[in-house]
Amino acid sequence: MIDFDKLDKTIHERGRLSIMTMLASRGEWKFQELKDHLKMSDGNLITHLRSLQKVGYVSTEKEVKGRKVTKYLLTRSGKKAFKEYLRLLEQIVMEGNS
Amino acid sequence: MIDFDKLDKTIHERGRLSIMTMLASRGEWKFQELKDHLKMSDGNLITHLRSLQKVGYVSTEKEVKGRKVTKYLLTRSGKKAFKEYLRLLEQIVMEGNS
DNA sequence: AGAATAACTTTGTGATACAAAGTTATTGTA
DNA sequence: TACAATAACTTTGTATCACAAAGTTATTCT
Repeated sequence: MIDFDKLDKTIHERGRLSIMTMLASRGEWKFQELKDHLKMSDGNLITHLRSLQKVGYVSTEKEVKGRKVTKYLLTRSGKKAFKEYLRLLEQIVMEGNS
Repeated sequence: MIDFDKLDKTIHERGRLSIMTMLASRGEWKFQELKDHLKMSDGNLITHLRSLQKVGYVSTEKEVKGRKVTKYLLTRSGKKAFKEYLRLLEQIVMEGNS
């Protein structure tokens, strides 16, 4: 049986899952890009980003030249955690399709 | 891009996801079996089962002969919803592995 | 009759998702 | 140089929800 306790709770929440999926599929995303794609309020978005930063899955890069812009990206540990999370999803899909 | 709004919230919660996965992989489960496998308190378990019943994903069968026993199973609509949910999981896995 | 068990219900608490409005710093524009 | 606008926040409030723990009811075994 699948060990659902291992299903990372921080990643599993819908909003954060969508963020993690975006960050995993492409290196960097600006705050505004994330906001546009995910249609979240900026308060909500940044709260989720903060949660992900707090557990060390996400880091930021400030763009110095030009407009004030913050870019978000996965850390090494974020990539690892997400990979592990996906492994569990695959198990669920397999189990569910059996 | 994946439409995360379509990710069924009732199913997505960890506890209920584990229930749905069990019910999908085998026809019927007794309350006690679910409880043993999932290691939930019975109060918690039944609350989740109630949520799933409320949206029409799960139904029950009472066993008349022998000890008082309730069995839980997916409804047609529950199977359909779960299938759709799995389709989204697959998309996420694919997107995440790209 | 009394203990045990299944399947609940009820209650309380703590966490959290989310929206909305306010804040700060920086940058284009009149 | 003032001021409007924008990015990226912070703060606050609310409503939902997961979960545990304890209590309830009905049935069955001894």
